[in-house]
Amino acid sequence: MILSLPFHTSPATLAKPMEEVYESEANWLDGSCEELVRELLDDTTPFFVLPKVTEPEPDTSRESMINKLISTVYSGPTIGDVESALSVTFQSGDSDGHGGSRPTISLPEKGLSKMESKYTLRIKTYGNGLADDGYKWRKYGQKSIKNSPNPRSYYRCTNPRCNAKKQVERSTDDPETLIVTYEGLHLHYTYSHFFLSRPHDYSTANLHVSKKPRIQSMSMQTPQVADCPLTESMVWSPSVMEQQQLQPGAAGDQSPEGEVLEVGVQSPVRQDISQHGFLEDLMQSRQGLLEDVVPLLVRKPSNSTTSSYDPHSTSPASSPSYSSLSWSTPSSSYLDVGIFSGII
DNA sequence: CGCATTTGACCTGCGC
DNA sequence: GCGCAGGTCAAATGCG
Repeated sequence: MILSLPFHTSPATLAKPMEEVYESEANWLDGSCEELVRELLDDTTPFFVLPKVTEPEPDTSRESMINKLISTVYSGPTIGDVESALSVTFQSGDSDGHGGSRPTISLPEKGLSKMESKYTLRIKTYGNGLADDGYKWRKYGQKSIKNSPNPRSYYRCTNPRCNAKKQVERSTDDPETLIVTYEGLHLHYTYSHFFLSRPHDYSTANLHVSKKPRIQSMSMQTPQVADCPLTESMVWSPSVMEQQQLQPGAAGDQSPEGEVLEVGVQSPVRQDISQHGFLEDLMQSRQGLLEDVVPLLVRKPSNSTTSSYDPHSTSPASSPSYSSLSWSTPSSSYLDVGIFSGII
């Protein structure tokens, strides 16, 4: 299972005429995931995720369920659908690693509150690194947790329209591991989206694209590398984008002129992309939406817009070179993914 | 001066 | 109802 791989938006495709893009995209989607992973791993540039499986393979039924759930998330045409899908509880029963219990995932049920739309990430930091998820957070509280030497910090998205929150605490069993619990949904782009300047000459911009596909978004994989049922669902949803309704001037909504980008893989949108030369925007913004749902991107602190972390609970980043991240999702299925930070 | 962080107080949910 | 623990608020403080 590979997330964040909207193949049609890869730089390689950007350098091609749209007809070739469509063709190559079809090849991507129809092709072997193993080949893709192999290519990712062969690339020496520090852009890709190196998967490291730390847990036994989950049973296929649960895997199938998860895939279905996430697929639902990314194929949903509306914010409401996304939120509804995200009502799946990604809760950590014992996120600090004590007790041996694994975080559990509950089946999607009607009526789940937004408060239950949580998921926890275990972020391994190396070299005093810091995992930045691309959003700007404001710390609004810190609390000592019982039976834990490390306090828990509470952050809220600085975007006034966004109620996303996260909790950060340092793992007790591994000081280099941060337990980050996300709650709520971002209804705006990541900041990285806006840091990338929009080129005036798209054709020129395309000339500078590397030959190899360079997926800047983080990839996340289950132990079953060759099985990637999510590829077709990991695409931009134009309907979702249409409802972004960015607010010019608002924090986090710094899209030029409040422009709402319409990107995706549906044919009408493809046409828009082709006509307006939105490929570069697409390349940038598709990253944003994916992160809106699952903010998995880990960046260099130099690019970080995340507020400073409490030195006791989360060490501030100085010069990280490498981070890894675990997404604690279903029980007994920990995803430990190494990430070379060198993005953007 | 504006914004972010700190931190004690307050609120809320839950178990007994 | 009470106590506890987690979560949030908001005034004080720090910083650029």
